[in-house]
Amino acid sequence: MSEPKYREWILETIDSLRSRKARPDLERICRMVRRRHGSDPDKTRAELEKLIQEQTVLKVSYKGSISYRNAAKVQRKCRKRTEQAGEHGKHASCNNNGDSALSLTDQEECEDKEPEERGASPCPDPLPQTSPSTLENEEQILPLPSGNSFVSCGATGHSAGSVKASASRDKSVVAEAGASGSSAHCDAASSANRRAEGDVTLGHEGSDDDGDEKEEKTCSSASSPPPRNKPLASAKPKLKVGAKGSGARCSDSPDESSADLGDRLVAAVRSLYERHRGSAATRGHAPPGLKEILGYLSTQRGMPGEKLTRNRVKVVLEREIERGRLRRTRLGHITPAARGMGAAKPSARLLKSALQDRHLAKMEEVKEEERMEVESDEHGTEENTVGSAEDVPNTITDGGPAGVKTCTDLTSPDTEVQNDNGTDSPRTSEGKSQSSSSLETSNQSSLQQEVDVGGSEEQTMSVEPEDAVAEKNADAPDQLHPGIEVMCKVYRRF
DNA sequence: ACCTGCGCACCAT
DNA sequence: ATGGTGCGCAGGT
Repeated sequence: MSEPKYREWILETIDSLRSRKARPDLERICRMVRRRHGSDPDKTRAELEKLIQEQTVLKVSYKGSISYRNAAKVQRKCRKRTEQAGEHGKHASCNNNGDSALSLTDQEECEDKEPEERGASPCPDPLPQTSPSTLENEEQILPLPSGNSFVSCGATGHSAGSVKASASRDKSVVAEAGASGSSAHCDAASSANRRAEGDVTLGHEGSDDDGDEKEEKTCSSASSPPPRNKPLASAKPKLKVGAKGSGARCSDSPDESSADLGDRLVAAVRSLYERHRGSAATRGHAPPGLKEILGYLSTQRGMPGEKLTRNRVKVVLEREIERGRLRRTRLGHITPAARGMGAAKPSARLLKSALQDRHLAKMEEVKEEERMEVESDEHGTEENTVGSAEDVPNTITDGGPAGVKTCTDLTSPDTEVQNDNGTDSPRTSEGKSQSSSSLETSNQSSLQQEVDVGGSEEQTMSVEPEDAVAEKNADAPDQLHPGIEVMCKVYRRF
């Protein structure tokens, strides 16, 4: 349900703030959206919550304050894990968009959402599906060892899992709210928001009103870019904005970027491949590797704001390999896929991930290893890293660990779960309690998730009724966990 | 007053 | 070493 338009605006805003090295917090997001598009802060907030539920945006607690992340970006970090994770669910990942993926909540989305939107979902990678069920737990937090960075994707899974994953890396735990769920914790999330917003506008500020439509005007301006994947920091959203038309685009945009990148990637590979082929004959040159492709793409450039990171390219590359548009040689070089090949040679990772393909995967693994060696430069970073498939499973599913909601662990100081409870904590400046304010969104009982990004961030999802807010911290012991206190402290520090 | 850019420190990998 | 994050400050509008 989030409106595509808002999704774009919000993602753009988050990217823009990040590029400015400013914390993408609720206040800034609302302010920037209002400034750029005339959107009512309340509406923005509501849409942001929806995006959080959809896992298009990840709400994370970082260094004691709440930040919002473009899930698509978050992936990168985790990438490694993700990939690992991917094994499980993976394929999905390929889609950057995650088209398929639904987020946990999807249900909601499903209703409206258009596929695209989903796709939007940031994460290319799918989460391990494993857990969709997990979701059930709703709030469990998992420590995910592996990261699923890709979290958001949710596609597969529910995101929750995924999210966490990313978070997990950090130790922190993530809580997810299942679609279903909501439970208590939920509150937390919402409350968190409030806090965050606190000052922000909340209320009336925006007078513009929502009218989304109204905004639309702006929208046009805004519209933009295909949000998701591309955006990145460097790019300035603004630029993008202008370009596209509003409405229409909105909807589709999300994936476009990735799709577009995929096309460019394929074209780049072909171009490089031809080039190399020529030289190879004479010099024995090897086919292009990721590095070269990346370099080529950077020279070509696609979207204005788009940031071409190795990870991103890699993700798209994997996707294309999976699709059969490209193939990887045993030495790790990328070449245009032979007609027949098709998906046959998916990268090892993909293979792994894909259950179906698994058998193939095995074969490929060997190759992969070779490749890795070759590509040492890349360092396994993202690369799949083999292994871990095992890990993945755990991640999500289990839930177990403790802490779910609570985040019990706050391993790192910074990490915190935002519970509502936390709410109370002296949050950063922002945090103010907000009155109910407009966001009824709550109704939605939004789920929020927070992720840990870097080690310190946590992602959690929770659903909360707005009311919860009131409760703020104090209340529920349940809700609070030990961690909360810690959080509070942390916040204070800040 | 507000926005933007960015140096820098911090942290995780 | 690399890369993400965001504080805090300077400069522009």
